[in-house]
Amino acid sequence: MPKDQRPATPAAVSVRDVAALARVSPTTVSNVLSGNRRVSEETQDRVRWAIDQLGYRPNLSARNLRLNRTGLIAVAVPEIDVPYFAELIRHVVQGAREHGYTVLVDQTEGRIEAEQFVVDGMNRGMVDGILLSPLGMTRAEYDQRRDDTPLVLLGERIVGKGIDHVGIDNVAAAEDATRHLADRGRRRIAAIGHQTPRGGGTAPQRTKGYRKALRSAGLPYDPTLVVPTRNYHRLDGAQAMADLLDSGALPDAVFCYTDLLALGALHTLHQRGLKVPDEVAVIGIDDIDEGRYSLPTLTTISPNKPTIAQTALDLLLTRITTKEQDPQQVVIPHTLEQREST
Amino acid sequence: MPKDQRPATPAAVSVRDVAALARVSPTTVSNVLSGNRRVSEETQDRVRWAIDQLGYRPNLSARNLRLNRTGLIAVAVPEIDVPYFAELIRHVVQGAREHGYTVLVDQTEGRIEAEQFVVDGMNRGMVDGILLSPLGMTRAEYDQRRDDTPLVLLGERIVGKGIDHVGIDNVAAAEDATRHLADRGRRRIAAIGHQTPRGGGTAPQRTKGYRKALRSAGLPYDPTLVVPTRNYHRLDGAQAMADLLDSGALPDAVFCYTDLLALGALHTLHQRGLKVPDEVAVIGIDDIDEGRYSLPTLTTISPNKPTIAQTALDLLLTRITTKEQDPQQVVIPHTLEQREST
DNA sequence: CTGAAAGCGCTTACAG
DNA sequence: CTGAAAGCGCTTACAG
Repeated sequence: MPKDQRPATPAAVSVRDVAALARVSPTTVSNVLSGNRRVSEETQDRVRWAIDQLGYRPNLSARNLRLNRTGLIAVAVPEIDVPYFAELIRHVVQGAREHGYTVLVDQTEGRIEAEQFVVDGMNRGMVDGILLSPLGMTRAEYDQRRDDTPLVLLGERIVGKGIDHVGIDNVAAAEDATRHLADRGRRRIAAIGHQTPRGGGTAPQRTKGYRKALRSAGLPYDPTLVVPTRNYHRLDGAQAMADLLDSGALPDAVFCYTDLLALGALHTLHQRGLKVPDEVAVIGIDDIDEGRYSLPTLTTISPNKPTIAQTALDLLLTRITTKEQDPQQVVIPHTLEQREST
Repeated sequence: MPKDQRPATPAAVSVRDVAALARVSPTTVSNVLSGNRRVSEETQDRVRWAIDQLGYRPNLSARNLRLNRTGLIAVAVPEIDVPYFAELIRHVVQGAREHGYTVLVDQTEGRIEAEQFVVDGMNRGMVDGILLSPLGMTRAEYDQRRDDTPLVLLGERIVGKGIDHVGIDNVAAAEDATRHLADRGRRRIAAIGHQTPRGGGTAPQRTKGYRKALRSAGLPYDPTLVVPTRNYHRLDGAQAMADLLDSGALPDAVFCYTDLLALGALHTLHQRGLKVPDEVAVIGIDDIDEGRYSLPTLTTISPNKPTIAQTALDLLLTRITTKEQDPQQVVIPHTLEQREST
């Protein structure tokens, strides 16, 4: 039989075992690994050899207990499979790795208890920091936080200061989108995606920007052109568009609060035989990859997800290292990506 | 000043503090929390009261060190923002929560070292189990695994037995897709997405199923109709379709190895003014939500992601509880979802 | 029904 | 340049 014998037990190898084999103290093994203090070349070699021999790998739980950290950060979003969040998480995971952190994902699905749990630090000591894209949390609930795990909010700005936050200017984004439609001569511009969730949320801000742009363009505000949606899936956009058309309020343009809603709206417009953009122009927000391949391709407000992810991560890591500091609200510039739908 | 005074230090409250306040031993506090042994009602009340007073929450690192577990499972996929994976992860996260586990995500991006790292248990003691959707790992590399963290493979079957695996029958799936096209009278059926990665992978299996179906249908195998792609993004599908048309090999149907490729192909077909499905029929695999809203909607092979996620999770949790057991290869049935593109 | 003590595997003052 | 010892916060035999 070739190959060396298989280890009797996969056994947990500890610093002690390595130390014994290398004929040094656990202290030294630890120092070789951490580089925290000088160790002679010769000793280092022996230690490394022993580590190799035994296939030693440090036990993270023990290290974490001792160091009072975990190397983990949590990112909590309403739904992982909503492309905007999936793309954002991708950037977060990449960035975290560069800083030696691993990412744990949580899905709140709009459940307040789930957001509460996240805000209260998940389980104590489970993560070093938290990135949360909130949906329903109110300011009061943040203030009741019984946990001091660093927390940075994404996307949605909670009313008032005092909480770290990274996102785009939602009022301006909606205004830019709506103005884009008005500039192209559209007069009856509908808005799909209004909501008034308990926490405040981005939807009212987008509605605000929409109305602001109408005003600037000298267009009347027609409430029948504003369609609220329960969620922000393709289905919601498709239904909202259908409802709008059924109501007889024929728009010549639609500003959708997210790309997913816009993609759903495109689907309905096609079914109803309406030409986009000739008869109805459509614009969304998020700049998800899907909009580059839809028929027609989708004009959108691009939030620069890589920058949002990186900025949020940097802010969070700063908080982890240096607690206590003035909370920051960072606004990331957005751009308009024109494509075929307008 | 109303409200009670803020705690001088957010201080780490430990079992010891709770025990002291409740006038019991740490042992008892621990037992109240775990329910591992009977504690008198009265004592329980005192302990719970103390916990509440102090806002105590157990330190996970310490518990993990003691219990030799973490309550974490890792799920590693090539790309988080590929809809198929995002949807799968969603189900995994949901299922894991039901079992009291939290999910840590990793993105391998097809890097062998990243897959190696995952297979070697990430960092020791960091996770209790691993779900990996591999890309390039070879069988030999699995055999060299220096770690015994339970591991279940998703999607891609590694050559040979000996490793837990959950996925669909890729040969049959490709065969069904191709037959569906042949059954509708298509004679020149192209295939987009062939690859021959080092680990083996699903692509060759899908090509095999494609050829098998051609044979059954009495159609000739034309290598010029098989277009390999570097990745499985929309862009790759769009380019492959363009290359195919440019080559002059006009197909009347296209079997794409994933929905994303198919969506890219649809984009190109539209640009070139070819009618789908009249002139060219298109089918994919994955059943991502996007295909229900594309123009036209996309016929696809649906892998039943909820079942895949749940089965993989169940298998993994079984391994975590009961190590040592015969490795299982579970094949999840797929279905064909017919939509407008065929 | 309850407690005192040991120990999980690390790292870091303290000491030389 | 190196080591002996303490301790992070838990849980679980062992004992009563």
